Parts: sequence; structure tokens; C-alpha cells
Amino acid sequence: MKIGDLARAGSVSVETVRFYQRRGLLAEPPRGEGARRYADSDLERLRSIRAAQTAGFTLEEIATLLDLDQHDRAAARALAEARIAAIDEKIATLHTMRSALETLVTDCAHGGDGPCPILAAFSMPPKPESARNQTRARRV
Amino acid sequence: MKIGDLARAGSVSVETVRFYQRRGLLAEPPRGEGARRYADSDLERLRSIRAAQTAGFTLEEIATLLDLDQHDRAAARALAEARIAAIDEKIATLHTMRSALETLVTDCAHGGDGPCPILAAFSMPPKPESARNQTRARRV
DNA sequence: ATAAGTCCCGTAGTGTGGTACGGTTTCAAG
DNA sequence: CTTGAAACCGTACCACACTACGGGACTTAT
Repeated sequence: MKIGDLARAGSVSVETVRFYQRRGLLAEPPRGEGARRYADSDLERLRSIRAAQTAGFTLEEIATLLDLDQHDRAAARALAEARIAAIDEKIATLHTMRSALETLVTDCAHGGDGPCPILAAFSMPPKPESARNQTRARRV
Repeated sequence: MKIGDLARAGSVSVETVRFYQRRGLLAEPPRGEGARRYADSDLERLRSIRAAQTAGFTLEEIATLLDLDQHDRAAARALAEARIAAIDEKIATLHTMRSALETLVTDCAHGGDGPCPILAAFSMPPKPESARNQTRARRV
């Protein structure tokens, strides 16, 4: 297999394969005359990377995961649980956002003919007496 | 108000204020001898930006929102609904990830003494007969 | 033999929302 | 009058996962 075959079989671009190599996720076979040759194990590894990505792991975490000994269950579980915790946090943030928006849209639809409540919510100065939501909810 | 006061009142850094100015989200008052002076309306605008961010709008969307006429309910609602749809998509993706990981962790905890199921899930070549999940679930 | 297609390699750019740095100028207190 | 903030300004840098570009070498098909 040459790099193009590997990339196609793994549904990624050649550039992406090279990128993974630079990141140390995939090995670079030696160049013995002409193009580098890749084994099936490289394809398996590439597919593993993509599988782990769909589970939300970053490339750095994936590097750790793939370097783990096959029997180090504790380490693997710790990584997976950390991922779950991060996911839960994101979900919670998104639910908060969602219901805030939902309320605004409903108000907007049912409301009379004053200014749009959605715009008002973002254009009004905050009321001094209401302890407003100060939490930063970004990087989502 | 000078830029430092504005930044403090809006709970952002001076750099962030300047960044918003470069993005066209905040106006740059003219320099009439010495430091620029900011009005209360600038602070309101800054707070509006932060409020819209907590609802998940990107800075580009916020620019659009803030330029909207106060009575253009249809446009505001469209933007808010698009945001909700995007949020729903992200939530769905995250739930999928989460349950996949959850299953793996459970298997890992209860399983016997073979290789760790978490690692196996990412290190095994895909079974040819099972139509595997091919959807890309990133940018989350 | 020539043209198309790959491969190899390094470097640079994308999007998003900022943060940090370095240098100059101006302002207010001591 | 000096010292230390603070303002000003441009530029570069962070994470993250790629994507694109440019140019030379080499293979494959016609």
C-alpha cells in the first residue's frame, strides 16, 4: 500500500495521513527505493484513530490511548471517564443555552407589537436588581 | 470612561475590547487629545455581546443581531431558531458519544480478564460484515 | 517518449475567540 | 521632575484538526 491507498482506505486525505505522522499517531515506514509502503496494520491504526475521534477524544488523547498496554484497563477507563465528564459538561451548557433561546423565541412569537424580545434580551442594559447569570458559557 | 474602565465594567480585558473593535463589534471613539472616551452606550453594547455569547452565538452572528432593527422580529427569530437547531445537533452528537463511551466503561468494569474493551474498541480492525458507523462526528 | 498522476517534503494558511508582547506616549501622583 | 500606571498600536501567538501550496522526483499508461 502506498500513502494514497492508505488514505483512501481510511477515508482521509493524504495530507491528513501525513499530518497524523507528524503528530506521531502513525508511523512513517522507511523509504526503501521509491515510495513508502504501508502495511495493513497501519490501516488498522488509522481506522482506530478515526474511531476514537468519533468518541470525542482529541488527537493527543488518542496518542495516549493507542500507546496504552492492551491490559491497562485502569488507565483506559480513566481516560474514558474523563471524556464522559467533559461531554456531560458540554451537554449541560448546551441545554442551558437552548432553553434560554427557546424562551426568547416563544416570547417573540406570542408577544404583542413592542420591540422584539430576542433583540431586547441582548440589547438591554442589565437590570441592577436582578443577580444576572454571570457564568461564562463558551468554548462550545 | 477610558478603555480600562470599560473593560472592567464589562468583565473583559482591554485586549478583548480592542479585539471586538477590530471585529467591528464595538465602535472606536475618535481620539480627541489623549485617550479615547467611551460612553455608557458602549458598555451596554459590550454587555450585549457577552450576553449573546452565553447563548452560543458566534461573534459574526452577534454582529448581525446587533445591527438588526429593533422591530425585525422575523429576522431575530430566524437567527435564534438556527442557533437552537445547531445546539440540538451538537447535543445529539454528544449523547451518541456519551452512550458509546458509557457502554465501553461498563464493559471494562464488569468484564473478565481479557484485553480492555475500551482499547479493543479502538484498536480492533472493523468487522467487515457489520455496517459500521461511518458518520463523522467532530467539530464538537 | 511524453504526459498524467503520485509521491515526497516543507511551509504556510484556515477558523474561532481571544491572549501576549514590545515599544511609544501621555497622564496623575508624589 | 521623576516614576509608574495606563493608553495606544501593531504584530505575533495559543489551541485544534486539518487543508493548501509549491516544486522536484518518480511511476504508469498511452
